[in-house]
Amino acid sequence: MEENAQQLFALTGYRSIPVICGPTASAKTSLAIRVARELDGQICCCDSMQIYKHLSIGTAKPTREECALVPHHLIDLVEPDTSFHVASYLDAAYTKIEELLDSHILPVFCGGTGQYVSALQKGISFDEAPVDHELEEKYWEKYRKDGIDDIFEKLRVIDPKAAEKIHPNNTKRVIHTLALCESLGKTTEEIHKDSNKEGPRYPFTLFCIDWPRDELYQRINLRVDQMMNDGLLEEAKWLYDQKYEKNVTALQAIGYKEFFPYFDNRCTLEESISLLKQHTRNYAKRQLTWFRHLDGIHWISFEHIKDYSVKSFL
RNA sequence: GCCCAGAUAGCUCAGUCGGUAGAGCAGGGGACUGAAAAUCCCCGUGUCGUUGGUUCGAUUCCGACUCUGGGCA
Repeated sequence: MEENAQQLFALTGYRSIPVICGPTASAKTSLAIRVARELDGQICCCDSMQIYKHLSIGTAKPTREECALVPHHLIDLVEPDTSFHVASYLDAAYTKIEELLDSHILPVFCGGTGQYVSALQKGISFDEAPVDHELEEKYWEKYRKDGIDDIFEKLRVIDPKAAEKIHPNNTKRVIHTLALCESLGKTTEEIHKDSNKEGPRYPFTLFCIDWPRDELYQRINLRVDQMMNDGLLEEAKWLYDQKYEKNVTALQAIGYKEFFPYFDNRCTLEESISLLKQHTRNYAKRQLTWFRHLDGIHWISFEHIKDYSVKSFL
């Protein structure tokens, strides 16, 4: 970290890398563009869905015009049916940071995926060994057949502390944690200890845009209408027509899955749209829970998006 | 005008064989180390439409009224 921090300062003149967070529809992109231009930086997206190619309108990717103002990176990395996760994101992010620094350019991170931001900030290093997916699948099969009790009991034996923290109803996490512990041969505590050994790779300074809740919700509703005008339905239809396997992560993206029942003639378009608005509002609330608990985050009131000085904190 | 069915939490509704009520959704809070835009946890007092009657006691039974559906004229 120390070495990287010095290198960052030597190459860009800044002591830390800004990360602009905020719930969906909080005007992150326009703030990031302003900041990047002021700092001669380029934008690195920190978003679990914008990394997929073809999903553009629904994931609110920067437009062509916005990309012309400032280059954006870490978007359109993979096809929608490619598996991608935090570990892959960190690899891509570190590679991009080095590349930009080599050109004396400050990376300006911008995005709404709390897990990715947190992993960057903490500098979690994931084990090289991949998770044993067959093992995980084996547990899913068992779960479908016999329920969660035996699986949870097994987790309790192997990793009692993890079992205490994870609610048995959280099937996904119970199974994943068990499979992870078994395939790495460690407990969660040991995994965490090892993954935190190195500490943050670079110093990051976090910012989060803050709106009154009802105003944010109004913005979300309006933005969904705007996305419909921009052709979201066609984009969703394209994804639907790919007939990807059900467990493909991109199919979980808000702005797409809500239209699948409509394409199946199981609901009206209006129902899909209001469901989409609803899900987006629910999501924004969950995002805020993440950001509220990130270490040392600076809050930017919606009234100061245009004049807030990110630079003075770097 | 007549008949029928409703009227209970912001919404959709359940329920109380008479002892002042509960689900889903919404909303709020929280967790989060390889699917994270995912997944999961916690939070429910509301003149039970109004008004009379019966009753120790009515949101629950009976009557009237108001409103909303549907039907008949």
